[in-house]
Amino acid sequence: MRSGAGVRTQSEPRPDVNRRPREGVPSPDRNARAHPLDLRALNPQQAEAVRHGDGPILVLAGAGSGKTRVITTRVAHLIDRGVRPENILGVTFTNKAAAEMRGRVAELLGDEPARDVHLGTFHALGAWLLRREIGALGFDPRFTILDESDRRRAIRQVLKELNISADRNERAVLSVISRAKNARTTPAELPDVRFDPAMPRAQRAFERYNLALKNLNAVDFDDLLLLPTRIFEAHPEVRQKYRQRFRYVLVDEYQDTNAIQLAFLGQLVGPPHNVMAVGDDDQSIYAFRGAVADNILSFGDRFPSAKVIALEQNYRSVTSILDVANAVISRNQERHDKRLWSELGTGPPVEAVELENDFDEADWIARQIAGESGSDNRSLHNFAVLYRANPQLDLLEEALRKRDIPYRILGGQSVFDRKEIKDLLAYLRLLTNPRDDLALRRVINFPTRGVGTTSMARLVEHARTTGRPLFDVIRDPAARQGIPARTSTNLGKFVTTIERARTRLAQEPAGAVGDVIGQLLDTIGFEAAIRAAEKSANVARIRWEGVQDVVDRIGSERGDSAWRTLENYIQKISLETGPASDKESDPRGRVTLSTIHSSKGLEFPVVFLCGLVEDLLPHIRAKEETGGIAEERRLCYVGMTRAQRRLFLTHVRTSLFRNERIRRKPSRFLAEVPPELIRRRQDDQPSAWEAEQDRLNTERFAQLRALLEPR
DNA sequence: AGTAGAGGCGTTTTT
DNA sequence: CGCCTCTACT
Repeated sequence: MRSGAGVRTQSEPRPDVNRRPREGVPSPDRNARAHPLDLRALNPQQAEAVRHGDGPILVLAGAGSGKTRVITTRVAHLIDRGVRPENILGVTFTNKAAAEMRGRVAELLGDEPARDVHLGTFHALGAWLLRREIGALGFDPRFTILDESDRRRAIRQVLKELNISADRNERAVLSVISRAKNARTTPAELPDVRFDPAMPRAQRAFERYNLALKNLNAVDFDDLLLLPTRIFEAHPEVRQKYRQRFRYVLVDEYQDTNAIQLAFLGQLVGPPHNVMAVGDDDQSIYAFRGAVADNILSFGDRFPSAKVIALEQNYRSVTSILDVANAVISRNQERHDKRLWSELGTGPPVEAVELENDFDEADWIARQIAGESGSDNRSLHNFAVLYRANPQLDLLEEALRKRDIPYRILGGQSVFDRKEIKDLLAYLRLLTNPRDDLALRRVINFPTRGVGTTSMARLVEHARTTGRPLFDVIRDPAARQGIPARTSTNLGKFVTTIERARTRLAQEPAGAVGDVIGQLLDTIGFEAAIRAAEKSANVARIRWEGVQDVVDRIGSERGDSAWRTLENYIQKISLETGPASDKESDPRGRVTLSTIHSSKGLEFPVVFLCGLVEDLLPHIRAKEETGGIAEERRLCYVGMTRAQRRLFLTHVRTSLFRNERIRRKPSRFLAEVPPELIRRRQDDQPSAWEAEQDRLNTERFAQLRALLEPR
């Protein structure tokens, strides 16, 4: 036993699980097929989970306890035992996790079986199902998946038609709709309107919104889960088809499932309930999205015959880190009591560092990284800086840039949020879904075709009264009556161009998809339009290159025809929030910057968890919600348990919030750690630059104050 | 029709 | 501060 073992307090004796197999364990027969699976590399609990036969099984897997390994090895094991890869469904929480899982199954069994296992997020699975079955609900399988900005545009239109002012209501209504869909509530069933004066309007808006989406032949993110469930409920024969297809279902991050996902899963998994759920109630950090950590605790109620296995040995972190993380999470009341332990040794103590302000904090972190990584960048992938909320990112980026430290950012905004890329995607959506009015409205005047607000209003009105898609309307010369002749001609050309591209897509082989799109962009003058909109030729060039990058990437997408290739690509990227390009997401030689949420499932030798102050972690908004603090505590726990060897917790005395300098108190989570587990220190010597920044900010603030309070 | 500037708003986390 | 929308002007 290692020295670290003494620190942990535990109730039961730990099996010595990680040692070499005993003498006498038979080695695989050399004459038999080379056995790809070495279950001896697993600890007994892991191996038991992997070997589990038919029927439900729940794996309570603490942070770093090898849960991905259990899932991937089990997939391999099932295939090894003769289950066909396409009969296995693995559901993950992020696309990244799905990709990683596929890679690891491939390592175990080779590329071919790994490719045929159905792996993806709940949303991706829903989208896949809907492409095949949405006809049952009267949609066209070429439907579009709306992003957030499309949803907003759609709801704005709806509110306008209902004569409800859009400002202020827009967000609220969208959130009501989303929550309702996630709770499987129909508009008619919305909670009693008497208790909320906004409800009747929300109810009507909800109805109209759904109708609008159907007319657009579009679904939103929530529909990707809701609609398949509806189809399954209404059509048992369809459900049966998929139950037979997915004989074995494995669900990762089960603690993050919400009501609709659970219902979806319940439909998908029939007797004998070959479902494995893996998760950790302590890592449930998506309650704001409706996740119910209790789902993991009630797995046994749902499937009474379920076997339950707990994985508590951590293979990731040194004991000093686990002790701190355990100290924090153990304050939560409603949880499965468990305690992670590891054999990786005590490790250096966790450090809590207090800085004067957030500028200093960012710079201190940058300085530490610069100091520890030495002169070359090779080891930078060992470092991660985690934060609670995205605005914290700005200062961190600035500090790293100043020291020429390369970094990558996880989650957050992606290239797909750039205007010119969105324009491109709108064209692509219009190609595959002629009824996508939102896409059409986005590109109808980019490049400019002389369509202004009046023409647009006329066309939209015509579309609304005749119930036809906007594209149909502008294609029809009669419907273009009253539109200026020049504009009408332009629209005619536009229609011809789009239709020609559609025809080519339908005829050409997959490899030609890039050509078709390239030619379309050529014909409409996309590049020239970017140049015209951009003052700097240099910036215009960069934007155009970004567009070309996307076109190139479509070219390398798989598909059996140009049309299908394009469809596949659009679907893929509308399900991805992920980072920009492969280039930017490559961790090699870069520090990782990430929200705590996005860092889940990852590990780094050195982690800086920053902004550990009250009102940020725990976040002020979370304090108002019931269970908010417990969730923030889990978030803190998730952040801490990303660290393998070293963990730094930083907090500040003041920080700039909306241009106002406010006092900060250390997070309560810091106080929850027994002092002997943490080395606390201050670093009160800001560099000249920091002092200058601080002075400037104080000055700016003083000026602002002076303006606001003339006295 | 298209643009510039004022004003108003908001900032938790994400598939 | 920075993003977005609406309004008034060219």
